Amino acid sequence: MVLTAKTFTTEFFARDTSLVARELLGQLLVTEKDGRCSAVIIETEAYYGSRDPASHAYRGPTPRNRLMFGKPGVAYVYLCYGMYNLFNMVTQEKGTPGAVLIRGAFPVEGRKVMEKRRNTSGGRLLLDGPGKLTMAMGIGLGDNGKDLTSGGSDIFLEESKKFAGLAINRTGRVGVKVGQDRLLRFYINMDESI
DNA sequence: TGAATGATCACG
DNA sequence: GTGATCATTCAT
Repeated sequence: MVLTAKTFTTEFFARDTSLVARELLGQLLVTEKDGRCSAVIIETEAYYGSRDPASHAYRGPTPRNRLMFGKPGVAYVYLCYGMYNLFNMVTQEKGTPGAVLIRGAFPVEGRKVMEKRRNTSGGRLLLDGPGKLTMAMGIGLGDNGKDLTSGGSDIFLEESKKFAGLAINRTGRVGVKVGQDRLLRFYINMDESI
């Protein structure tokens, strides 16, 4: 039993989505499914609600997006393009929709398992996309709704200061046609830490 | 640049 | 019920 770092409480997620998206950069995402796999989060995107046309929550709650309106710190996983599972963490206070899409990470532990799941030996390209990341770490629709803060989940975060202090870059979000006026994609360049 | 691939949601 | 639309990835 691994304890979730006390940093990543419900209160951590119950804040502004962009702030959470930035603070997740450099932290360790862990899954314990077929052994322990972990990776440093290097790319995130923030999604809001009724003011954000690119968000699933833009038009109000639906069966799929209802978790975005619920308890912060919960996993929101959905099927994209009929093929790929995309992994989000719910943000903002309950009742206010928000989520952070985890778009990219750098592999740390469980590389062999992740390469097998992806059927590749991709090196640093193993987790460099939201669909690749879920595939490598074994995250699927069955994880939708899991509380990442409770400590009893097989998906959780661990605090890492290894890449603290890196500059946070921001751009428009990838793969969306609307809402490009807002720079809600955040990423760090780990090469700068060497 | 386009194919693969299937759930979702706005229609009415 | 129907059809356009995808928070993607990979091969051409």
